[in-house]
Amino acid sequence: MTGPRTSGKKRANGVESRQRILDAAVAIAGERGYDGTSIAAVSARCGLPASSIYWHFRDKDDLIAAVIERSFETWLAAVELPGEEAGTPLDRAMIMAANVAKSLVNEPDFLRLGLMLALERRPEEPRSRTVFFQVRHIARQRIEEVVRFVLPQLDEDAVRLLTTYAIAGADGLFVQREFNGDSVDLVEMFQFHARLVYETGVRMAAERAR
Amino acid sequence: MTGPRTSGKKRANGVESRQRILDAAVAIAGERGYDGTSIAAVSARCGLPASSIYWHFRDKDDLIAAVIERSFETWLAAVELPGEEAGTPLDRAMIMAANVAKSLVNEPDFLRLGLMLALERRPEEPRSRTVFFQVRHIARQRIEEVVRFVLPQLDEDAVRLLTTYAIAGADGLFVQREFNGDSVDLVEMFQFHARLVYETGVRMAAERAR
Amino acid sequence: MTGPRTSGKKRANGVESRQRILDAAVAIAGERGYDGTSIAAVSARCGLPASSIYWHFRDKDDLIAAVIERSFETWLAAVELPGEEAGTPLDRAMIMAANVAKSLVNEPDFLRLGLMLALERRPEEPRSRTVFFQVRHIARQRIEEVVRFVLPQLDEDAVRLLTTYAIAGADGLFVQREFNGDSVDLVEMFQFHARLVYETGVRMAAERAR
Amino acid sequence: MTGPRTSGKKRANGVESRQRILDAAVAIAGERGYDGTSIAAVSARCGLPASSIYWHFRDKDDLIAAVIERSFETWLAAVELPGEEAGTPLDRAMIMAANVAKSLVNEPDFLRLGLMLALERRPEEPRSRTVFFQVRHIARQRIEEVVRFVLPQLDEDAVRLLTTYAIAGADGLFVQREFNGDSVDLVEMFQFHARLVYETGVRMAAERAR
DNA sequence: AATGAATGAGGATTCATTCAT
DNA sequence: AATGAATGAATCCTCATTCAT
Repeated sequence: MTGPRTSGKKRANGVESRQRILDAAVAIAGERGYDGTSIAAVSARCGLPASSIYWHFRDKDDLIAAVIERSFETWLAAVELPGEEAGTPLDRAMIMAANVAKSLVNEPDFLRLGLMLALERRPEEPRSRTVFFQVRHIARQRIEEVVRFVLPQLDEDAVRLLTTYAIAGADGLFVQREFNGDSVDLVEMFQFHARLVYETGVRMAAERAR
Repeated sequence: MTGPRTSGKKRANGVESRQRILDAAVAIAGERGYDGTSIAAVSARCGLPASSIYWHFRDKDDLIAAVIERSFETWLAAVELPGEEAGTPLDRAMIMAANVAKSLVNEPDFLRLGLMLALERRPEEPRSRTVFFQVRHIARQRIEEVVRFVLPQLDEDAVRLLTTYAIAGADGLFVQREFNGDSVDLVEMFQFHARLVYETGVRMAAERAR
Repeated sequence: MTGPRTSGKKRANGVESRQRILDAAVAIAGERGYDGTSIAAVSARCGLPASSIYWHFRDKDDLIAAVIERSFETWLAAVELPGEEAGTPLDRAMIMAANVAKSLVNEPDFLRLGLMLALERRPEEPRSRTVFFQVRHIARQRIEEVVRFVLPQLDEDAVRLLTTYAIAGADGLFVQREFNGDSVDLVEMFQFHARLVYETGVRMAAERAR
Repeated sequence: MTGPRTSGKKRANGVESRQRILDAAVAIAGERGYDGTSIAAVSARCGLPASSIYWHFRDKDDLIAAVIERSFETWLAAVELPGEEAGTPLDRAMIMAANVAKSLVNEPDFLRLGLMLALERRPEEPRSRTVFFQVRHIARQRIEEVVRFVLPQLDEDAVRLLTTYAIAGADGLFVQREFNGDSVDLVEMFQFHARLVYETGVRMAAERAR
């Protein structure tokens, strides 16, 4: 019954505490945004006193930046381009689109928080916002690569345009779902979007060839 | 002793004060969101004491709801479908897309605030959020009408799908611009988007006809 | 028995509240210095909630600066140079020295706080410290005038030197009393000091004449 | 397993750590006073974690008391009465005055902290304050001895008076310099003061002889 | 129509200190 | 000899709101 005593509750375990705090913070920040996330609320949710949060993070901004960093890693892992066995390049892109949609349905906090952060404009830009832009940039490069891979005939300007458009559609559809709830089938919409972007790309390449 | 004094410096002008408050509130709420908008900040920006704000608005929530309502009206006026003299239905839709883009560039506060409001999730939904959903619904109907007008052959499901997609693209591109600043030409992107939606509609109609 | 209802307790009376806050703040800051003066303590002593203090003063620094300003005025009023009927210039200076000593015994808070403020060195100089230096400068000019009046033969360099020395002695004797309590007769020491400074001045003037 | 490891990187050197902590503490306490000195700040400055400070010192008060003790020793060493080869008793006292002035210019932290401590009045007197009074008392005796040595004809009351006055002048001039910065030549002022005290002593002795 | 003053609740953050390792 | 982690109490200050005038 006693088993191997995983942690002994009261004995200092920095790593685990840090995770508990981050878990609480994602949940709250993902729902309430930067200003709406109070340290007291995070403290209440993770069970550690507010002052302990300050042992692990310099300040609220640092905490939220860490939230972004961690959720991005999780998210990134979930959205790899599938291997060749998955079919044609388009097939593989469609599967990826579905995967991204699914990950956004299951863990919407990352993008929700990110979008709120991005929309806000305050006198002194918080570090967390900068961090979101950074990871966002990485994500964008990932998508650019996929576009280049699926539509190799496109020139760089077209790749950039399509990528921008692809991301905009994804963000917009995500927002739509936040509005309308489950009535929006995000997977379906993402695939619709992906096909449209693909077809547009094909047409652009064709026009270029002429 | 003094009689009914019609105007006179401090004798107040309710309407104007209300406008001043709203002007301050749009600016702040459009940049900082709901939680980030403090009555004190609005008071400082409009020059009226906080207590005066409470004379005009029941509470903070009421104020922000009023902000949404007013900016929506302004916005709505700016985005009429142009008259017949503007050319074919598609031409007219393209002009409208450009107009919407321009209005978002000039007055981004309305949509920025709306999106922040929509993304937030809090225990007791604020009235301002509901109001945003309401006006958003009106806007959606407007766009549905345009879709129906431009692509009369489409069935209702397709109209809804296209409308959803059209709005998503618009939101997404707006967000993109908030990220990347002026480097994104919103008018151009909106027209790109409009054409794409239109062509998709045409293809859907053709498929249906078969 | 009811009398003319001076204030009605709960009805807003800004001026009086401000005084109550300042009264509390002098007492505490005069004993504990800048860092030792907590808003909560001031609040407890004056009976107004902490948030009310912030209605009257921008922040703690502003409050303490106001404390300095007000106590300086009080102090200044107490230390006029007596009129001619008081005797020779020296007699009058001696009386003034005694008066200063008495005022410091009765209300030591002003100087005690000021000295603490002056001794502290922090990254960003608080406004209250600057204010103390300002009023201190005024006080110095006052004393310079007295020196000039009592020892008209002195050149300006000598006036400055004697003034510096006079103030240093006053400060030092005050500190001494803070150490040793009532065992130091401040009035007596101030007069001893005043006479010494005077005699030195006389000797300096004589030397100069040669 | 490892045996008694004599030194080895992290094997700690109690004495040195203690010194590092004290070094950091003098600097901070000398600038910010008792309340303004936080353990966290000392920790940051000396590089050791806060908990290590508590290994060396019982509590903050104990730390500051130790600061006083150590700096007093340093200070005391710097201000010996020069030997006979330095000239007449007055010459020697003048040299000593200059030395004291120099030591205060070079290491003002000791006296600055001490004066702040002395001026503060708090409910439960901190041990550090008591310690300052103790060392201050030792310093006072030293000076009394010098006065007695330089002016052997004086009675005890006069010695005490002159000593009090001498210290007051020293403190006051030190404070003056804290106010006005380098524009006050402390060495010069201390010698001016010393001469004045000496001459006063001579006159007092003469009066007594009569 | 407007406002000066007040206020309790809550905001982020720092404090001195402890304790198991 | 030292330290990572934790913690309750206190810090300054802002919040939305009220109310008598």
